[in-house]
Amino acid sequence: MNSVEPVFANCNHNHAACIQAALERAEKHCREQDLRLTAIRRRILELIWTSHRPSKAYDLLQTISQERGGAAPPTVYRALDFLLDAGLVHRIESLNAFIGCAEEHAHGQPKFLICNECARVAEIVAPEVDSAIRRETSRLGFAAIQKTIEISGICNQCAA
Amino acid sequence: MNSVEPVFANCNHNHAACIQAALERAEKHCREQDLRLTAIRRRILELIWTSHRPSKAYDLLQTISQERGGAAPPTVYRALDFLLDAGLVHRIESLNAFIGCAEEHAHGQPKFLICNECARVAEIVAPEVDSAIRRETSRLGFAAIQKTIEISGICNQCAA
DNA sequence: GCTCGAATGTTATATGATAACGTTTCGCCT
DNA sequence: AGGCGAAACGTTATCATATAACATTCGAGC
Repeated sequence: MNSVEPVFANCNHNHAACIQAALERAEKHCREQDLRLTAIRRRILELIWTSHRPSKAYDLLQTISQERGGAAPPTVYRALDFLLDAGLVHRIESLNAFIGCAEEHAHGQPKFLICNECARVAEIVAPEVDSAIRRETSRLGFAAIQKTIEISGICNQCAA
Repeated sequence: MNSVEPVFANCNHNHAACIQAALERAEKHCREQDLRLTAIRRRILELIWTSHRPSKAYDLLQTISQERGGAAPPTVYRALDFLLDAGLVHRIESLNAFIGCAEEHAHGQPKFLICNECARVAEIVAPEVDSAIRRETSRLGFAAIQKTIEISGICNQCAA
């Protein structure tokens, strides 16, 4: 028995369902928030979700560009901006790349584990980390707005 | 009386001494570690320390380039790589910029507060945050190697 | 069907970083 | 001192990431 919580998706999980669920969450979110999940935006989100590895903007561009006869960078960046604003994807600063938001919203700001071996990224929830940071910033009189927390290393599956 | 620890340098601190101290720390460190703090490297470090705001590579390049008749990007990036490896500067991922290392070495991995108002960056030490992260990663079976922790917001001085 | 704003297309360019290869410098060894 | 080898630096070119600016199209609501 393995007691480790599976934050990194298991190799043989049903990834089609994973994508499907992400897209449905997105549809629902946009409907509720009155946001327009257009074809391009939906497609970019879907492409991002095709793996648990972060996607690079220009890789997305290449795919999109093939699909619709020559798209240019702004097409992709605008879709990414929308998805970021909507909280449907996150940007991994240390990789200049984008990953689908895996958590329900309003869970504090995202924290990521990045495996150097398999290149997968896991979004984690860690209230204790949040509260430790909150204590520290308030002690220093700093009003935090945005947190970038990215931890790279080796995931449990790659270590095994 | 102000009870807040001054992680953001006070407006009227003696910044010349600040730079001086940083350069002396660097000299000492390089002497001890048998690293070569060449003229370019030392100058880049000095430029980075001319403020507590992060420096962009191409801004450094412009200055260096004026000083020595046309330097090219690799000149600056090589110096930055050296300084990063030596632990004398840190890279702020969320800004694509570089800041002098303000702490003695071997203090765990750096964490930064970034003020959106005055653009200054403060390097902080927060053992509780480190240990909260350690608990969480070990719970998840993740072997952390590198941490990127950057918190942006409003510093105490700008809030006042 | 018209209109206004949002979304997208298009062209150009800014910004950030590295590859590849030649030349110089510097510590070290004899 | 002279020479060797590695490290540092110079130079040119190019790749990678991101945005500005303006034209065109689309789509919901009147």
